[in-house]
Amino acid sequence: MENILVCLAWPYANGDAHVGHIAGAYLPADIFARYQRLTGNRVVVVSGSDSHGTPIVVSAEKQGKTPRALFEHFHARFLQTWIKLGISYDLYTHTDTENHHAIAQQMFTRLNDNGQLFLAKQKQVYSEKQQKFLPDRFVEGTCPICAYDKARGDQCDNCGNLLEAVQLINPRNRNLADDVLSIRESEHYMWDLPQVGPAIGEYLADKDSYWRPQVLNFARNFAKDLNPRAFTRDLTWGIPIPVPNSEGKCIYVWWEAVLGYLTATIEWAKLNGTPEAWKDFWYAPDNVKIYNFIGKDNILFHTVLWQGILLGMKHLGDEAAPRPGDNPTFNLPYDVPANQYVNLNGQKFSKSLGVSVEALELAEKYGADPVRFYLTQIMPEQRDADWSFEGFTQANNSELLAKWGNLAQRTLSQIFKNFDGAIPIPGALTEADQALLTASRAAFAAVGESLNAVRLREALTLAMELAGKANYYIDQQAPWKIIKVDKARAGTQLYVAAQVIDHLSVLLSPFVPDLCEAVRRQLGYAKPLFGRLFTETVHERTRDHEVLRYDAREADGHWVASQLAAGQKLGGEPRGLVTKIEVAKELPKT
RNA sequence: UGCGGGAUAGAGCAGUGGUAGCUCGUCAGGCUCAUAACCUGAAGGUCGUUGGUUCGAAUCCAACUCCCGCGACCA
Repeated sequence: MENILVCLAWPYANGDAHVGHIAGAYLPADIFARYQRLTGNRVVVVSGSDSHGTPIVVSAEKQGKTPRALFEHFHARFLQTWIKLGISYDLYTHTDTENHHAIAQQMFTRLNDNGQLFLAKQKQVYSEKQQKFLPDRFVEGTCPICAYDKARGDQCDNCGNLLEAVQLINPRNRNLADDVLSIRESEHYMWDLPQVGPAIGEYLADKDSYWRPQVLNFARNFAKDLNPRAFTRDLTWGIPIPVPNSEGKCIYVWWEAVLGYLTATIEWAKLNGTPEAWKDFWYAPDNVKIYNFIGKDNILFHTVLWQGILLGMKHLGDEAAPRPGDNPTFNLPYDVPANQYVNLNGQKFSKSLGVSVEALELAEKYGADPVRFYLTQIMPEQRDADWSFEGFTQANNSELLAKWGNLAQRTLSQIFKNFDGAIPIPGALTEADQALLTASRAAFAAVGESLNAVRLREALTLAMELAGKANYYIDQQAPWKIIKVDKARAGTQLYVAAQVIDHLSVLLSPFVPDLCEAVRRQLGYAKPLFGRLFTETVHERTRDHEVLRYDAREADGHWVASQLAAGQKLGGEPRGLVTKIEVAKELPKT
């Protein structure tokens, strides 16, 4: 048994999740996690909402809300989305918990104590009207290189040169026309990233055999030339640094957001009543694999910088330190299977341009499985993919329904009508029977291998191939004909088909869990393959927060070719499980 | 401009030296248990362009074209 920690990107609680997010990170992680659970590994899936940072403050101001009210709104929407789509988190929390704040402050202290941080004065553009330092992006002015008058504080779109906001001539506030800007000095903690550079290089050195090349190349390239990076920010909405007389200085949002993987595992352990259990993932020397599922925009942070933080901290102190026998330092991610993007009509998803397909809305309208199925088919594992409602309809009607749904329906309804609603008792098996059963058993190894290597599209294709073989078998055997002359033989044929359906209900379950659970109920199974998601309010000293958790007590799924019991009663009259989509058209814009 | 990824039948993809494959769609046929679902067959590609290496290249090398992303305080 292995301990598998599945870490998902922390969505920024500033808007709803769209299908690009789902296909990019959440769905692949869930498919992978469900598979690992079925194999009997101990799996923990953690993530949460990223709740700090300037964009949330700006949005909140616009809507006349507090930042907390704003992110809590989107956090609640995320929880609904995950439940609706069946993204099975063991813990989905957020970054504004006391637990996260305390550990983030520990991170600061650890890095500082380990000599990773140093103080430096930085010149920054200050807004006199808003009484705060402006993010570089919010500053606009004349480019000192090409004289373009709408250069941004980080880059000039005209000449492409990278800039610093303080270099701009006649700087102005993009969001406040009559603002008065000045240049002020601010003292910040810098992270001396080059210190951990060699260790990061070593970490990346042995990943060739299983990391995706685009991820590895990108990371190595970046790791070659590391510079110190600011560790603190002047923020009003963030985690204050634990240093006296440093009001307004917060930990730069990115650093504490990635730390969420660790803090959420710790919170998970606490909620489970096993407060040390997180160390089995982060410190244990053997049988551990940490996976980070992200989109390609996050590669840098999850392949280089997050590792740098873990290396720089070494471990947490006091009761959070490694146990005897543990590694003296944090375990680093085993794999970072980053996906490319899903686009819509070739365009990047963009809320402001109205280019978006909201995941929650879609799942509410069509159910989770059609969405999961199609998104797996187009999953951008190698390159950008394109979402289309036409493709979605086709995938649902021509493959999910026609191949898998119909296979179960045609087989089980024949059994129900002609064999008293119970799995027939098979007679001697023919060569054709054996051949199909052999292929069916072999699929567990083949599909499992692809899933284990996070080649999910390939895994789905392999599983669906078996459904095709089963349909072919039924066509060739024609039990509806045979039954008129030899009922026992027809019973054997239907038994073989039902046996393959039983196998498929496991093979396909990581991808389309609801449908597979329903097929298994029709086959007469009482226990579900997977556990159940539920929300819970966690009480801390000063504030509560809503989390999503996973209850695995009822789960009885196993990644093995089980033997279907002859005589097992079906769960009632079979009825179609996949709904045909007549007209899938664009959802109304919200 | 720099770095990374990509360009293979109408669509989506697989294929890292040896006669171009898969799924969907299209067309034709078969079957009728099944949600007009299932099965079979066919049509459809000079593998982005140009040049090179090789007996032989989608596959290796070079140059070029186009698309996507990243380029640090933006999460």
